[in-house]
Amino acid sequence: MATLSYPVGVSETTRVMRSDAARTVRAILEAAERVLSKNPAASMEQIAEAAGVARTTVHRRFASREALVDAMAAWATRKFAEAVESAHPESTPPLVALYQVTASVLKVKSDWGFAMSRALSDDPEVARVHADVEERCDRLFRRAQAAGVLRADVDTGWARRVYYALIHEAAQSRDAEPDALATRVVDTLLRGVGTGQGL
Amino acid sequence: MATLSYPVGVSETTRVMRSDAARTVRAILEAAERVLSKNPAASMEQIAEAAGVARTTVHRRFASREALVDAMAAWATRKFAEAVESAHPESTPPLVALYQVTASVLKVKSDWGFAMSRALSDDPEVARVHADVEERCDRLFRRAQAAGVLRADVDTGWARRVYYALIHEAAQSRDAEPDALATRVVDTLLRGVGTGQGL
DNA sequence: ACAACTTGCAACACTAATGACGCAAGTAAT
DNA sequence: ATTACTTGCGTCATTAGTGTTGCAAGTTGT
Repeated sequence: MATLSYPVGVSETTRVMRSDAARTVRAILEAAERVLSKNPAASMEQIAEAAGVARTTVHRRFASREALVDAMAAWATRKFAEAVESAHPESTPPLVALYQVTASVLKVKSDWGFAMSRALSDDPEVARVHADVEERCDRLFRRAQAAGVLRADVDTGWARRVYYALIHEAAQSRDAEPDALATRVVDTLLRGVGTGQGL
Repeated sequence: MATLSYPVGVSETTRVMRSDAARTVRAILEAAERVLSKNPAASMEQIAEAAGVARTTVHRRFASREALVDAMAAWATRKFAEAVESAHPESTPPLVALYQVTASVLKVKSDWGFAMSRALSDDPEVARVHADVEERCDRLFRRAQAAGVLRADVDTGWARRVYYALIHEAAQSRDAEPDALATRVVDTLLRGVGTGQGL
């Protein structure tokens, strides 16, 4: 049984957390992202070491490995939603929104790639936010279709999956600057890599 | 130490393998693909159960978990190379070759998705074959550029990564028929999902 | 029929990882 | 300064997974 002496996780309580404890939680989350993105099977020991804390401290803050990964997913999901939100995808022309969203999401994705891949969390709140973003994406694509930017004969679901895949691919390039990547993603999404000859 | 009473793996010996043993090896490889593609951290026990054999039998045939995964990678890599080969990508017009290769690879990928994702094997033979296929892909793309099918201003490396990503994405759709998927992949790769308006 | 081979089963040893606990030392907030 | 909180360290228990071995029973090929 998990009987801990004080609260566990990030937002599981309304209690105020002492600043040093909050720093530790943050350090663990960031270290976990760094370590797990390189090796998803890494041990708690390795994560603790990367965070510069003792393994027991990790267990004090997160009741189990699963709880830690869930907290990462929740954290990254919030960042993700914020990124989409900050791009105002509903109130700008579709093409502009596409660039903005792409650039914002790429930033988050390069920092929280592992956590974001764990989107299928059992936390209903996380699932809700992801469904919400997906819905937003579909709305944006439908607006783009209406504006004649997106072809009307392509399935919106397929378009979204291609979009996600391109973002994922672009996020692997850790070197290039974000704006160039966003441009490349949107360009490839809309025009592909062909000339249009011979079709 | 691994001191087994008889040969381990698939092609690690020239000795003739009894037919029932060969069947078992095949069953294990296929079961491992099925199980590991759903859960990469699945235990040998689960793999054995899915293969309908005892766990000890798996260990008799594959000295370690690593050896099993390596054998899967080798097996899938052979299938992969055969698929590319059968499409004759060098001797047909680039556009035709693109369709043929896509369709062939999609078939293999839907059956050996996990094993193929383990492309980065330490087996030099596997690495060689993958590098070979990559080289073939680049050659095909350069021929396509020369033929005016592919834009000259896109990086060949990026085009290949997009191509791989689209194939990966299409392979997730287990329902649709392979030819339709191949068409969709090539279409999206060359034309994207945009109309070309507003760029 | 016979020899060689293969499998399942039961048992075993070993390892790595997880999680819990108490205590001493240190830090934050009042 | 005092109180409450937090951390590191050492330690322990438990579990799950891995890999090995011997043997009886069954199968394959000749």
